Parts: sequence; structure tokens; C-alpha cells
Amino acid sequence: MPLPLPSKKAETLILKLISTMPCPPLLNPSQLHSPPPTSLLPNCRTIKELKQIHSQIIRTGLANCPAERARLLSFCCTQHSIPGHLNYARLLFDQIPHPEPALWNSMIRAYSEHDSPADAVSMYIRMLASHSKPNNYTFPFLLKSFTRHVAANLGDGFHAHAIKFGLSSNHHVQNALIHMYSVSGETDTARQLFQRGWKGDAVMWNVMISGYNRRKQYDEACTLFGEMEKENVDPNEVTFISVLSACAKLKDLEFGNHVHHMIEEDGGKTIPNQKLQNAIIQMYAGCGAMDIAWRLFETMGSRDVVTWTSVVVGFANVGQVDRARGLFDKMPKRDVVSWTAMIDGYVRMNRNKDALDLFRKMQETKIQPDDFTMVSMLTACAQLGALEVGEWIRGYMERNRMKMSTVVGNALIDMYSKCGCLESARDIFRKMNSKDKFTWTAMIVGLAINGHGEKALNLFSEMLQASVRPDEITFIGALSACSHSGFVEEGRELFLSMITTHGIMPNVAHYGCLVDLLGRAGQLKEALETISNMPMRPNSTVWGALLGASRVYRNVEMAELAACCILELEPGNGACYVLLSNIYAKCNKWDEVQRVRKMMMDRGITKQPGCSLIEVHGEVHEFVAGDRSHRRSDDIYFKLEEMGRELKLAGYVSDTSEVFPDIEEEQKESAVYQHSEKLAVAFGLLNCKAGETVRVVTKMRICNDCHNVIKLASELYGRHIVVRDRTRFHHFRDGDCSCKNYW
DNA sequence: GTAGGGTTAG
Repeated sequence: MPLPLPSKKAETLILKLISTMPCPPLLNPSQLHSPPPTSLLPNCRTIKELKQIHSQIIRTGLANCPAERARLLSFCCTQHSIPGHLNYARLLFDQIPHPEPALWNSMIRAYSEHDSPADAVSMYIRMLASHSKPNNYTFPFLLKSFTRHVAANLGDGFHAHAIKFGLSSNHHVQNALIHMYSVSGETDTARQLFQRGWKGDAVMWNVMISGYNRRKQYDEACTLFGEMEKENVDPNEVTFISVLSACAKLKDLEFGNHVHHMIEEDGGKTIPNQKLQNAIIQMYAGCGAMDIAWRLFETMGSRDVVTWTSVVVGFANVGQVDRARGLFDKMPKRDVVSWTAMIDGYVRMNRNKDALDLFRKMQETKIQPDDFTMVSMLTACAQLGALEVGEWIRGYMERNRMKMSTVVGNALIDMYSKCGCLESARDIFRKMNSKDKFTWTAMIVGLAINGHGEKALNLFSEMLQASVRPDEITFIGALSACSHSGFVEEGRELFLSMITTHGIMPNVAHYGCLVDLLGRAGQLKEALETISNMPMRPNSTVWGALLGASRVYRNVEMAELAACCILELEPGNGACYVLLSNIYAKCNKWDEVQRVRKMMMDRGITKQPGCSLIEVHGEVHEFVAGDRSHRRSDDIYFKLEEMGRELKLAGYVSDTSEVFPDIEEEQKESAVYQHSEKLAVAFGLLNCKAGETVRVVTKMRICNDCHNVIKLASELYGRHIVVRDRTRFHHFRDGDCSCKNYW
């Protein structure tokens, strides 16, 4: 029977005892009759075998032979596949009375490769305390592990140490320092070191180019590659891979082509290996040149998971998401990146249900989703308003102790606020200890679309106080907060401060917010003036804001102007005809109503079927107006009729003013009563227990009648009903709506 | 017994 292995504690004691025991006669390997135990190391696969070799070393009296000891320690430090290798290395190391610099370096490297910069640093400090001097190897090992945070806080100090110990002229140390500064985000400092460094071969150039890539400074990466050409330094495979990656990110096909030609005309010096071939395909795919990428893919000798993923992503990015899926299904091997890329491809094409389905398929495999997967999934949930799935994902991450990075936190805030759960969104926001501009922006937008304009603006001030620089999206959030809450003056000031204080030039969307803000406040003339003074061509959103305001304030002239401009830009915009005819109807201009109706018939304009979504028990249900396809359709229409009867008793009168003018008067009432929003709400009332919030997402602007019905239903059934429409939330409670009847 | 650079996804 094999002896039981000693416990950790016993092991430490044994090792201590051994080190204090009288030594066996000191030998060196040449005095042995058989090969030294360390010659067995290349075949060592488990911690048990490692311990056997170690005991042989002790038994043969080689334990104090520096070379044998070093061989064992070095082996131990690098065996990442053996669990516990690092702790065992540390135990060995701690038994050595005066370790030489190389042994300290080995330990520092081991911690560094284990992604434990704190341990690597503390090893370095112990090294200094024991009067060992760092050498040329020390800093490359140490600095390699630095995260952004560590590099930003300790980087300068270690740079100073390197100088103090006279190591700063060594190429390896210089490269390590450049790498470290680019990790910390200080590419300018990195560049200064680069300028002074030795640039005879490609390595330092590679460090600098990849440093720029790391900080998304792709232009600089390409420019530096150009300088390298001028200086006649031969790029190698690594250089090509980095610069092609930069081209892909920039979508710079011309420069990418140039690099590809350089590789081909390299006179055989660079024979593209798998990684370089992947980088070439990925460059073409990234630039959207799928014909070339596909040709290269087809003629490629061997394809790995990266090759496949690159073309899958490429097709998804040019909108051919079904072709991407076809390839994905054919992949011989898929890893977490390929799954996530495909899921994300669906999300970006707004095929969120497909994304959810694919995630379920992924869970049938052994491949674990990571934080990237979760961000894509949370985005899908946000777009669908799928709160239950979103919450499940949050729980999944907690159960599996997954990394809660800032990006994940941001996605959670976005998911919660787009599901109308502001409290949960704010809870995540409060708990996040590192907030970036996206965190603040997500929360500001969340507050704004949920009707908390004042809180959104307060948070915007807090953001400025925290010295986080807002970007153009933050201003969209802040401006729409003003607009939704009627803060006209604040909005105007904000718009000006955007240019004067923050140096951000407003784009067409910002002007849209401004027009909306003025229009909602009834300042139609000012709104029109704003449009005519815009430095760019107004788009249909801008005119749409004016049209909406004209409807509320019954300004026929302005409405006609706005509608004409929209139809000029988008002749097939059915909603615009409807809105215009509604305005005519409200002003009793029936001839005009008929004229618009005829115009639509002549031009063959039909109403695009808008749909509404509701998530029940983790499943997303989709409805279009008059939908009979749902498996519980009969129940839904029964519920709808029951609602109708009860609401009529409570005083409800149907409002058919916004019905598409292509149907006869007597059918209008039933048409309006089968709107997808109502079907979804009825389904929600059928399936959600008393006290549960009913949450519906609709892709359109909610109509007056639906708004009335849901308001009454919230009172009649004592329910909180949340409807997210195209631009904002309606929180219906006790017969009232958070939008204050302006949307 | 120890050194440097790279590809796929938010």
C-alpha cells in the first residue's frame, strides 16, 4: 500500500526538519554512480512524482548542491500543469538560506506567470531586504505581470529602481519598461523610452506597436510601422500580426493591402505561419472585404479555431449573420470566443432571441461562458426587456464567482434600466467601485428614459465632480433628461456648455434632442429656428421631433412642413403619413385626411407590422397586431374581451384617432383593440401573479388608445405595468403614467 | 537553473 501523502502542515514541518538535520555528505552529481535525480525531471508530470524526485535529491545528499537545487526549483516554478506547483516552489525556496539572484528571479517569474503581481512585487521587496541585487532578468519577469492598476501606481518607482541598479541600458529591461508604460496607459512615456532605446531589430518596435494597439491607438501603430520601413528595420511575423490587427480595427483596407503585399514580396524571409495567415484573413474580414477573406479561407492549408472565428465574425459584421451561423455550425471545434462571437453577432443584428437560443445551446456543451459572453447576453436582455433571463445571468455569474468587471457592471446597469428596474440599476451603480464614463452614462440614460429627469441631471453634475469626462452619448442622456422633464433652460445651457466647456461638437442627434426639448415646451418657432440654423442636414428624427410637437400643439402648418421634409428623406415612412392624417383629423380637416389616405394608397404605403415583446418565465413572447399565432391565442383574446368589458364599465371609450387611415370606420375600433401592446399586456395579466410587475417592450411609439387602456388597467387590476416604447418608458400605476401623457 | 514582441469577442 502506498504511504499516504503528508498534509500541507506536516510537509512544511518535514522540510524544516530536513533543513536543520545534519547534512548527508555533500556530493555533486559527478560523484554519483547513477544519473542525478533531476535528470528525471523532464518526465515528471504530477506533484507526487515531483516529491519522489525531491526525496531522491535529499537521500543522495544533493540537497545542498546549488546547481541541483536550482534545477529543481526552476522546474517547479514553470510546471503550470501541476496543481500546487507554485506553493511547492515557495516551500523549496524558503528552505534556501541565501538564494542567488537567479533563484529570486525564478520565484518572481513564477508569481508573474501566475498573474499574481502583488506576490511578485513582495518577492522583489524581500529580495532587496535580503541584500540580493536585481539583475537584467529581474525587471522583465516582474513587470510582465503588471495590470493596469499596478503599473499606474508602481510603474515609475520600478523604473527608478531599474535606473538605480544600473540596468536601464539593457534591451530586455527597456522593452519591459515600454511594455509596462503602455499597460498603464502612458503610451507617451513609453514612446519617450522607445525613442531613446536601441531599435536595431524588430523587437522594440513590436513592443511599441502592440502597446499602441493595447491602448486602441491604432493610427499610431500604423504610423510607427511606416517609420520602421523608413528606418529600414526588417519587420518580422510579430510586427506584421500587430500592424494587420491595427488595420482591421481601423478598417483601413488600403494600408492592410499594402502590408499584405509586403509579406508576399518579402523574398521568403517571412513565411506566413498559422497566426500570420489568421491575421491576414482577419484584416480583410475586419475591413468588410469578405470576398478576399473568404478566398483566402478556402485556399488555406490548415484552419484553426481563430481562422474560423474570424470569418464568422466577418460575415456577421457585414450583416450576413445567417451565413455566419452556417459556418459556425460547420466549425470542427468551437471555443468560448467563437460561441461569444456568434452570440454577439446576433445581438448586433438585433436578433436577440436567436442570441438567447444559441446561449442555451452553448450550455449543453462543456464550454463555460466568460464575462464577454455575459456582456453580450445582458445586451440581448436589455434590448428584449428580458428581465428574468437578465437576473438569471447575474445569478449565474455570482454562483460561478465570475469576474465582475466594470464592463459587466455597465451591462447590468443597462439591462436593468432598459427593463424598467431602476432600483436594481442604481443598486449595481452604487456597488461598483470602479466606474468609467460608460457606467455614468448608462445610469444617466437609464434615469432619463425612465422619467427621472432631475435625478439624471444631478448624477450628471456628480459625474463632472468626479472628474469623469462625459462624451457625446452622455450628453444625449442629459439632454433627453431635460426634454422628458421639461427643463428647457437647463437643456439650452447644457447644449451650449457641451461646446464651450467640454469641447464636444453637437451631432445631428444632439440637435434632435434640442428640437424635441423646445417642441415639447411649445416653443415651436424656436424649434424650427434651431433646425434652420443647424450646421448639418437635419435627418428624419429631427423633423420627427418637430412633427410630434406640432401634433400636441395642433400647429397644422408646422406639421405639414415637418411631414413633407420627412417624406422627402424617407418616402416609405408609413408612421409619418399616419401622424399627419391624425393632425388633420384633430383639426377637423377631413379633406386633407382623405388626401393623405389617397396619397398612401397611390404610393403603396402600408403599415409595417410593429411588434411587442413580453418575457414570461424566461421565455420571450412576441406579438404583432391581430396576432392569432400564439399557442394560447384563445385565452389571450378571451382575456382581452373581459378587459374590454370591465374597462368600459370603468368609463373607457376607445380612441381611434391614431388608427391607420386605410381601413373603414366601423373596423377601426376592433383594429385598435388588437394592437400588439394590448395583446402582450393581456398575456402578461394572464401569466403574472398578483403583485408582479407586467413588463412589455414595444418597437413602436405607443398609440393613444393603448396608453389609455393600460392606464385604466393599472388602476382596475392594481398592477404596476411597465411599457418600454421606442424611446422611453411608461410606468403605469394607479391609473397614471410616468410620462405625464407626453410622449 | 533565468530574458523581449503577436491573432479571434464587449
